[in-house]
Amino acid sequence: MRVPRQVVEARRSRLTELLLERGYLPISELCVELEVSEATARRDLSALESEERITRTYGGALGEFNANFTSFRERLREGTDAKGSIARTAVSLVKPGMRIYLDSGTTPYAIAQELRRHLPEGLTIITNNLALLETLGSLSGAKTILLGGQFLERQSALLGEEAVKAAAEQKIDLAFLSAQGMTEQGLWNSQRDIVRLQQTVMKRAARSCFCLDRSKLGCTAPEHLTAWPKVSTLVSDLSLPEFRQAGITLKPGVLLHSQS
Amino acid sequence: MRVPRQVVEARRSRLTELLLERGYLPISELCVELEVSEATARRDLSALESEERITRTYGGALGEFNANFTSFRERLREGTDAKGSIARTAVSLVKPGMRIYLDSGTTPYAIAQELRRHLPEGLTIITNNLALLETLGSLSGAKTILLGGQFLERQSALLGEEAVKAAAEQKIDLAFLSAQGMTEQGLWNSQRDIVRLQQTVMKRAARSCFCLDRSKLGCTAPEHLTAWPKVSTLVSDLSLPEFRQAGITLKPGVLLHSQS
DNA sequence: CAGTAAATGATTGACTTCAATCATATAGGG
DNA sequence: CCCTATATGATTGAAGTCAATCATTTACTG
Repeated sequence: MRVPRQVVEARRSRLTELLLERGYLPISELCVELEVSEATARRDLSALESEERITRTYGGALGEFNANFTSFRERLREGTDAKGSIARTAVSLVKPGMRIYLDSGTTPYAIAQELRRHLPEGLTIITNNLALLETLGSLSGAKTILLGGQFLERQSALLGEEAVKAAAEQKIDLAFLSAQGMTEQGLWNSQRDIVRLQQTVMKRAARSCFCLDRSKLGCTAPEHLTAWPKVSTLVSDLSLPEFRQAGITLKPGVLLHSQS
Repeated sequence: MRVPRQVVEARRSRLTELLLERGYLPISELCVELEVSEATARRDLSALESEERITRTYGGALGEFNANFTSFRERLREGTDAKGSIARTAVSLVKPGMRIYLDSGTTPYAIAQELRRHLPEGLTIITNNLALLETLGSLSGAKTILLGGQFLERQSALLGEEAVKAAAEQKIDLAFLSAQGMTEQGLWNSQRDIVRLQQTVMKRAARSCFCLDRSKLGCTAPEHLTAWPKVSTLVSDLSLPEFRQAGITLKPGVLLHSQS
């Protein structure tokens, strides 16, 4: 029996809401909840899936918030090897009891995953990134602090004046930072807000460790983050000669070369 | 062919990691990823499920982060009706362009869901709660600010000194707050950190609106939040006579009674 | 080093899910 | 007010999933 269009739309909205609330629901429960037959539930799911408002699975469906968070995670899968070895090298710098900062980005995320495996005791982890918080927040034995600020969904991170202020009040032993590109002139990043936050973190941190894989060499970006003399530690899968070839001279002891 | 115990454990850890990364994976993909037969994949899933490290579904499995977030959401389902009507009444106070604060808790969460439906333009939403951020962060036309602080997984919220400081710097037009209990003496809450943050928000907010359903009447909690004279607005499904009967006298105009 | 317990892959039959098809009722357009 | 396009539920056969069982290999224990 045909039903008004608005009823259909309302039901489908309710369905997306339900999935947003519950994360996952099997079809059988959807039928009960929406009081429709299995056939209609399936039809709704197909429709919502083609609108990309939900994700179907065999036997049920997922709310789209999953996709939001996974979309960020998907990016990690590119160049996993280099990032993994960079992460392992980076984590070796972390000692028990430290207060460390983790930047937003895929390399810091790899570091976080590495930390999950080898967690020094009594760590305080400071970040502005929500995906990191999610991976690290549940760890027992570590305290996790999130900088406040305006939420930017695309980066899944917090930025802006509040974030800078919050960072300025933190004591940091070791900061892991990333960047979009590196050239002769130094390091570059895409957004002004990000750079401002990073510069604040660098000031507050006893040691700043930049983590950059080879894909960043020669890349530039709109905002200048820092010049090479100010970089005290750099972890990369690139070797010293490779840097020199690109016109970048690093002071001895700055580069930690990670074997991949 | 029997395999060392540590190999099994490693594979299962990898499986949980995978699910954490991808959110959901069907069994067929798990087999490929882990390079085991379907039977073994199923056995791993059973094991991990009984350890409550993942959630199985028909045809696949979900990473536990889903459960973390949903567990919070599950709580909303208790007393939905009262909370929904409270939320509707509360949202009617919100005008375009306002800077509003949303507390941590199930009632503010209901308000957030209501806001998703009827969103005044140009809103700035400030909160310390991650579940709220997740529901509201993706809204276009609203700016979302998260207070920083130490992450407490159980509440999925940020608290502590940093949060209080961050709150102290915010300009807030209207704050929606919740509490664990209300008695003759005023409002009560469970944790010192929460109360300190709420008190700071109250000081910064031009108007503080407490949202409490009837289940809170007569309940007490370890920490005293505020006395009645300081409560300027109260939204509840309880009526004025019901408050009077409990020994609570409200100044006229304070109570907004929400019909359920 | 021998015996046992544990892990694996293959197979099987019961059960579930899925897309397609069909009949029916009714909303919406002319 | 009539007609048509659309939404719905029921049915069905194909495909997929699941738990249990079994044989085999091999890690662990004494």
